[in-house]
This record gives sequence, structure tokens and C-alpha cells, in this order.
Amino acid sequence: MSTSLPTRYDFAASEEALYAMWEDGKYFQPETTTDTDGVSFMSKPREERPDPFCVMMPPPNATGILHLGHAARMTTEDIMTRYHRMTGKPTLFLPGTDHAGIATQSKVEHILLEEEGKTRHDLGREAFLERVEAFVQDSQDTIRNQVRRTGASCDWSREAYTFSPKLNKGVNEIFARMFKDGLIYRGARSINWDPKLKTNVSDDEVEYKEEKSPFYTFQYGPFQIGTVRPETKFGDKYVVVHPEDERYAQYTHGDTFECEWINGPITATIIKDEAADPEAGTGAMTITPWHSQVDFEIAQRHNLDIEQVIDLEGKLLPIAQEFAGMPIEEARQRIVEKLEQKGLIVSIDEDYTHNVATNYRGGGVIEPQVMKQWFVDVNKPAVQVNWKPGEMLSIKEALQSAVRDEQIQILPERFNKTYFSWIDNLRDWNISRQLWWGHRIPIWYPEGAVGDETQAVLEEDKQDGVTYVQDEDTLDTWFSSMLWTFSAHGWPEETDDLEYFHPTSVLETAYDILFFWVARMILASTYARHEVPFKTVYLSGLIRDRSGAKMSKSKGNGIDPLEMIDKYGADAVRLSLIVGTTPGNDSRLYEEKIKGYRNFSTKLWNIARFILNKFPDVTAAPTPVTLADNWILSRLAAVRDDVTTGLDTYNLGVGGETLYAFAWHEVADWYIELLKDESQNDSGPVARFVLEELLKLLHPYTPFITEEIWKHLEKPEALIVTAWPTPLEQDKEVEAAFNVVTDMIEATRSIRGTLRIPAEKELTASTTADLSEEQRRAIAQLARIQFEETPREGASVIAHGRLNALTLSIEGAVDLEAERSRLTEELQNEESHSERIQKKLSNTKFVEGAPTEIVQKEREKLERAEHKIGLLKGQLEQLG
RNA sequence: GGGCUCGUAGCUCAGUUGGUUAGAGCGCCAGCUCGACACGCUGGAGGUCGGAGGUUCGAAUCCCCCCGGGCCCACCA
Repeated sequence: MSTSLPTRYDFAASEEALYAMWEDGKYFQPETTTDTDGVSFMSKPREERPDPFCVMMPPPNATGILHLGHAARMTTEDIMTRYHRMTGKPTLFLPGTDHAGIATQSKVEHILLEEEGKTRHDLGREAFLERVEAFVQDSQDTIRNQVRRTGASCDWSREAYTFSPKLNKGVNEIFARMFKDGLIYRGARSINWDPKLKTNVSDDEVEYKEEKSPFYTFQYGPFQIGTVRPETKFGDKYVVVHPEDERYAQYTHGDTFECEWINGPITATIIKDEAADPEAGTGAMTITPWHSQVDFEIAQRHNLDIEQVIDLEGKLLPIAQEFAGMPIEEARQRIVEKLEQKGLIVSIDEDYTHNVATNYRGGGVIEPQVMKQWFVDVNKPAVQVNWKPGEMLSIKEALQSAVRDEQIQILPERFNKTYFSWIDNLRDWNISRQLWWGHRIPIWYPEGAVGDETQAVLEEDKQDGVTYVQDEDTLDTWFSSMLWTFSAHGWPEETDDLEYFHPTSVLETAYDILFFWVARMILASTYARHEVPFKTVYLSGLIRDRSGAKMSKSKGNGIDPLEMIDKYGADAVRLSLIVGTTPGNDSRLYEEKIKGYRNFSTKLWNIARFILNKFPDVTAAPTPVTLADNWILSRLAAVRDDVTTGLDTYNLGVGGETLYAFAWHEVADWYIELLKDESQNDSGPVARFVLEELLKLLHPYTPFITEEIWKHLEKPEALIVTAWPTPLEQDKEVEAAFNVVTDMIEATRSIRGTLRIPAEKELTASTTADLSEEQRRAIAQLARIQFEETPREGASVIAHGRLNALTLSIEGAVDLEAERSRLTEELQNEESHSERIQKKLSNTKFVEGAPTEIVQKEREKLERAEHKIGLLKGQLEQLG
């Protein structure tokens, strides 16, 4: 019936063996889920299958190692996956890795430079790509093994990679479709250039950092203009003021004037535009359209000349004359010196803070440039979605509609607001990168017309007899990861998986990539498949250290999840990452926390060890024989329902905590303590049942130790595919018996917390009220206790009894007068409360105006209040 | 500037739609080497719920203001 457990749980040995057992058993594959006749659902036609559960792993970058954030992702997704699998649905957790354009390329470039002193140009494109490829393959192996260590039950037979030939097909396909629909275009725009990595990045990849730098005010003809970037001012020949600005009312738009400037006299033109803020400084500014997005827009509005001042290396161009070729920092200083000599400096504010744009990957200072790039048009209507047949939406509208029309639910809800405001500010998405590592833009130009968008064609539109050259650039890495929910299922081919598992059930990721990834997956899926990519977005918080700081290598405050798994076991790490977390909120992690959950593993192990040793052979149904049995069964049912509800509503942390407390403080500290008494010798079936149900409920959270214990129960099936606990027939009886006891306790207003009933100690309840005949009978029956006489003034004990190891006694009244006034006061409160609700409910404006469920709630409140009034009155009567 | 979020025991956090005496884990103190577990058991100390005001019979919970921390977006000529 069962084999005994070793004294200690050797998690290291168990974890490896168990994961291998699960993989060998193909339990991670949806094909393994069968109907009651043992027929795989996946072998049946689509209409005969139940609704599946599918979650896509956010693919870790193929650059190295698994960090704590990844481990948290895996755990959260795996808990959902394992739960749904146990409910009998075909379940798919699809793993994979991301080629991560910028991150990977710069990492390999860095290694190359460090180890061989070479740049990627020394190697050439092809050789460099081979190097990256080798590096990635190596990293992927590491990642795969690390993911396994977390216990993630993902289907490795379906593993995907964002840069595989298969997914490349998907990228080319969607590019081609969007290109033909006019959603992708090439044009010269102001873009964010990173001179360090020599590529441009999208608006979302720009991270602003606060910095202190001198703020100069210069004399510019009759105007005074301010800047922190004197080095960009060579090309400035326009002064912009607000049309309503009184100070400059004497000038009209288009007026010109001569003035002395850095390299001699220039002619400047006055532009009136509302972009100039009269409140800021002097209200007048010069503009540098080539190197500022805002200025670029002003220039476009008025059709002004734009000139490049700084090159792609971050050095000044010949327009700067004597300063040409200088890097920015040096030039800035020299220019200030020169302007000072010319007497054109009005003031210098050394204490000025402003925001500097940097590349969030790699941290180079962004220099806006005007360049021809590929963009996705977010305003052109070209998207059809299946929940709004016949309408043609723009990308912006489709993104909004998916959430606004409740096709997608974002958890926590407050992120809706963030999401919508991001869309409101969304500009055309720059998708081309000057990197080598990535999906190459599937566009060809006739030789000699490279970069000319008017002659750009797709592969399929190449003409015979013309020699073509492919676009040099690659695509933003998010352009491929946005396809993840469907390209990983084989899109553009209509595979069975794609049809069955898409839209996926839930997308779990940290909130910091809501824009980068989540929004763009919605973009891709609505455009390419007319449906949403997932029904629910579960946004996790970030993991921080004990003091709330972000974990990072440079700070040295990071915790290596693998090291922790080695030390405390995967189950402990999983619990520490999930208990106490709620969607969208950051959580803190430190070693003691993990240690605490390792202790829990040991506790669970010993619970099992005790029960299996005491009751090795049990076949009978779990029929309660004592009050304690009843109690634990009814608590188990409540815990089961709480945990199930928690998992269904994505309250994973609460479920874990509930189980932790139940197992430790109720099963171990209370129930098992009672089991030690020989009068509980018939409780084997209940004890075994409690253990088994507990293991099932805990399995999604702590898969390894529960499966290991399960092995000793000698069951026909592995725990991983055992059916999730559901309500039992006998729940009702157990519940009824439990209610009698709790009612009794309620009536005697006793024991708060209810379950801390130590063995061999008294269960006490103080009361002034007598128990009803019915309650006495029930208690007497369950607890086999004898009642003494009715309460008398000052009596200390009105009932006393003993149930096996459990002594139950009910204390009598001490101060009838105090009790009377307390009850009276409470009654008054309750009555006025009920009056207030009645008043509210007699208000027709409220009843007709408020939502029905609110009114309903008020009615329920009233009922409760009146019930309580009845109780209180009864109690008062009994006091006389 | 716009928005979000947090402030509860020494530390990390729970506290459902307002409802008896505000909870847990760790830490601390006292006592337990009784055959599941010292990665343990039993008990205990410790909180004017950031501050002030308001609504209410009743506020950690709802509203206003203030203080302090974190985050996102816009923008800084």
C-alpha cells in the first residue's frame, strides 16, 4: 500500500530523477492527456477535444544564464500549467529562446574584443554571424538545463527559437504582407542613433537618465537663447517664438536678421510656432532639426532647411569648420571658449539638471539623426479583427479595441491605463537596425539603387535579368518576438497546434515589457490572424533585494537562482518566488526566505513519513471517526476550494500561502499531534486521504517533493497527471458536522482562530448563553462530552468533556451585568445600521439608479443585520 | 508637468465589498534532546495601521490635504 520514506529528503537526487521521469513519460506533452477511455484528445478531431490550456514561455535571451526574473516567470507559468493539466485539459507550456538582436550582438562583440582584440568588421559579416551562432547554441544548452532545474513542465518537443529558419519564414511572411498593405514603409525621419552600438533604436528603447550639466544662455542677434548642447548650434539659422508671445510681437513670421555667430555672421529667420513655450527661459529658441525630434517636426511644418552637424561616430562635420572632426565633449568646451571671446555668452548655469537620452541596452548616449529607415505605420487602417467584422482598423485602433472591447484582460487592471496612454503617444515604429545579428530585412534593391525605397521589392517580386542586392539592415528583435504566440506554432502554416492552441490562454510576463512585447504581440496577432494572441495578460512584478533595490551584477546584490536550487531545492525556490506576490507588485527576495521554504519541504516530508509509518495499509474510504477527523476534513475542503479559486483567478500567491499554513499549522501541528493518541487509531483512512489531497493541491507549487512522496503511495498514476481534487459526496456530511461544532462555538463566542487546539489542553469557551438542546446533542454526540447544569452567576464551567486526546470544556459566565450592557450597545449599533440601510433601500433614486448588484448587496447587508439583531435579542433574553 | 503605486510588529509582507480584541513568516525572549520533523515543539513580548481632517453607529479599509519612498510617461530650447 505504501513504502516507507527515508529519514531525509534528498532533493538533489530526487529532482533530477523526477524530471527525467516526467520527460520520459511525455507528461509535458498535450498528447498524453486522454479521455476516460485512455484515448488521447490530440488524436481526435478538434470538435471532440475539450478547451485546451496554453501558455507560451517568454523566451529568455539566448545570451547566457537564467536569472531570478526568469525563474519567477518559469515558476508562475508552471504553476498554472500543472494546475490546468491536473484538471484534465490538454495543456501546453511552450518553451523557447530569443535571439535578442542587440543584446547578443554586443555581448559577442565584447567577448571578441576582449579575447582577440578584434571588431566585427575585422571578421566580416558572415564570419561574425558564425561566431554569434556558435555562442548562441552554447547558451541555449545552458538555458535549457537551467529551465529544467526550475521544474518547468514545458514541452521540449515543441521548443522554438525566434531566429530559427521556421520562425524566419513567419517574419518574412508578415513583413511581406504588411509591406503590400502599405503598413511598412521606408522614409527619412528623425530617429534615435546610438553612436556606441552604431545602430538606431525605437522610441521605446530610449531611457532617460537625469544628468547635471551647464546650461548656457547665448546672445543670438536680438534674442537670447539657451542650450546645454552648444556643439549642435552651427546649423541654427532659425529662431522660434510662440505666436502669442507679447515680447516678440514686433516680429512677424519669416522676418530675417543678421547676427554674429560662432563662425562669423549669419542670416537668421524668425519662425512663429506653438512648440515654443513662452514660459521657458526667454521664450525664444533656435532649432537643430537634424539632431532633435521636436525640432525636426517644427522644421517639417514650416519646410525649413535641415543640416547635419554631427556624424554617426559622434564627431562634428565640416559645417563646424575649425571644430570639424572633434568629438562632442571636446567641441563643446572649445565652442564655449570661442563664444566667450566673442562676448556672446549671457550666462552659465552650472547647476542645471536635464534628462539625457540613452540606449536602454548598452547605455550609449542617443544622438538623434535624420536617416532613412523602415517604419510600421500605426495609423493606416489595414487591420481586420474577428470581433468587429467588416471594419478596417489602424494598428492603434486594433490595439485599443483588443483591450477596450474585453478581448483581452490585463491583470492587474490598473495597467490598462498605462497601456492606453502608451498607445495614445505611439508614433510609427522604427523596425530597422544597423546590426548584423537578426532577421535581415526581406527587401531587395536593383544593384545601384540600394536604399532607394521607390525601387524596393520583395523576394517574390524580383524580375528576371535584374541583379538585386538585399537591404543591409536587420529587423528590431521585437519584430520577431511579436509573432511568438503563433509563429512558434508553425505560422504561416495552419498547423493543428496553431488552430487548437491559439489564441493562447494566458501570457505571463513582468510589467516592464508591457510595451516592448505584450502590446506588439497584440499588434501582430490582430493583424496577421484577426484574433488576439492571448485572453489574459498576467503581469508580474519585479524581484528586488531585501532593501528593495533592483538586483544587478554591478551591485553584487543578485541572487543566483541555480545556486539557491542547489542549496535548498527547486521547490523551496519556487515557493519563495510565488508566496506573497501579487500581480503587478514588486517583491523582495533574500536567502532566509528561501531557507524558510526549504524548512517547509522538510515539514511536508515528515508529515508524510509519520502518516505512512502509522498507517501503512489503508484501503477504506475516508470516513471520519472523531471530531478531529471531521474538523480536518472540513478544513481540507475549504482549503481545496480556496486554492482552486485562487488558481482560477490568478491569485497564485495566496493559494501557496494557504497551503503552507494549512499543512504546517493545521495538519502537522494540530491533527498529527492528535493522531499520536492511540484513540485515533481508526483514523488511518482520513489521515491518508488528507495527505493525498494535500499532495495534489501542493503539486503545482512544489512539484518535486510531492511527486517523490507520491511514489511511496504506490499509485497507478504519476502525481503530475492525477486528477485535481474536487468536492466529494461526503463533503456535505462533514460540513454539517463541522457546522454544528462551529455553531456551538459561535454561540458561545469562543476560540478565535478556532484551530489552535493543543492536545491534552482545554478547549475553552466563555459564554453567558446557554446552549440549545440541539447543540448539546450534537456536541455530545461528536465530542462525547457531558454537560453540567445550566449556567449560574459566576459559574466557571458549564460543560466539560474529553474527546480522545482532546479535552473540551465550556466556561460559564463571570459578569452578567457587563455582558448585558455590551450586548445592548451592540444591539443599538446594529439597529441603527439596519435603519440606515432601510432608508437607503426606500430611496427610489438609489434602487432605480444604482447597478442591481449593488442594490442586491445592500439587501444582503440588511438581512445580515437583521439576523444579527435577532441573535442579539435572543442572547439578551437569555440573560433575563 | 500627467499618471500609477507603496507607507501595517525590529525585518519581509497579508488584511476580501468599512464590522467584534489588526494577522503570518523571519528575528527576539522563556521553556522543551517525550521516536515524524531542532530545517522542530509549546508559550510570550512587540503595532496610537506615515500625519492631520472628513463621511459613518463604526475606518488600516471610503473622501480631501500634507509628509516620505518607488515606478512609468511626457518634456526640459
